[in-house]
Amino acid sequence: MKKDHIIFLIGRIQYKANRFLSQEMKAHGIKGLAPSHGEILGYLMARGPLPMSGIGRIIDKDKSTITALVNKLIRIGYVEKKRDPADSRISLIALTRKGMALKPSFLLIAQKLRAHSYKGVLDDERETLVNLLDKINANL
Amino acid sequence: MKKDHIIFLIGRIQYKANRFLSQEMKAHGIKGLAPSHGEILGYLMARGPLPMSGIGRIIDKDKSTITALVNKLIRIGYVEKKRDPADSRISLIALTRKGMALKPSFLLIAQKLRAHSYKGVLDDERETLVNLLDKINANL
DNA sequence: TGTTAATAGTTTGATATGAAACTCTATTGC
DNA sequence: GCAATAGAGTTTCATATCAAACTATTAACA
Repeated sequence: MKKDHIIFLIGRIQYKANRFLSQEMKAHGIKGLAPSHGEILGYLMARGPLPMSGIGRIIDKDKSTITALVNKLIRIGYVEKKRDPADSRISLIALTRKGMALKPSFLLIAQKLRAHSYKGVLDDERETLVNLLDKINANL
Repeated sequence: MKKDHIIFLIGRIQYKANRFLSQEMKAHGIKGLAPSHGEILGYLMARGPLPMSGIGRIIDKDKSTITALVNKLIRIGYVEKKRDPADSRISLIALTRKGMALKPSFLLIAQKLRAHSYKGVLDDERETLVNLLDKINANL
């Protein structure tokens, strides 16, 4: 029976991780943001400007959701939208100066989440875990 | 870097599992239900009547969310609410006949999800996976 | 080259979700 | 016994999310 509970466990972990991230962002003075917003900002920090479709592909949410999320980030001032000169259907989303300023906090928060969740988990166990999750992710 | 992506992977897997469950429920003629509703029904099938607070504890959602979810299940007719005679603060939620009739479909769907997601994963790997996820879940 | 199909985003409407304030009941401490 | 506190649910409000229909632009192809 026990090994049937992976999906259940995964749901719980995600829920708790989200709660953790929300709390930490708030503690760093980043308020009013959901984890999805953080995820978008994180990817922009790592990869530079991205089109809406690219963001959607990465965070795996409906494109209308991306529109809403990015609009909020624009409203707050963390992000700006530019027309792609080569293809005017495309909007490129880029961090503003205010958005870039969040990077140090984000790195700290990500590190803290990792430290918490992996407490007592060995390096090769993490490796195993990622490989198994990768396989399941590919199966679905 | 790769082993830092567990939370990311978990999010994707949960998203896909939810999509899978929604599709399967629809295919079985169970329409208009979100995975959370299915989760509640599944627990009622397994454990019998539960108080709202118990449901909340199991599926780890806010009590106001539980109220909304259960109300919908009542409206559709899968579930009914009874006062606990011993403690009138408590509402006991129980499956109706119509709700119980869903059980065979639910078992099939759960089995299909497991078969899909675990394709190519050995039994002892599943064991390992659950143990590691358990640890992370406890850490958070 | 002009029509059709594909792609990028947005809008609209519905729903799940959470937070905070509130009601009602039970329990606890004096 | 009675006041204060805790517990179970609900209501209200705000927001993330998805699906479907829509607009606008580019690509395909005949």
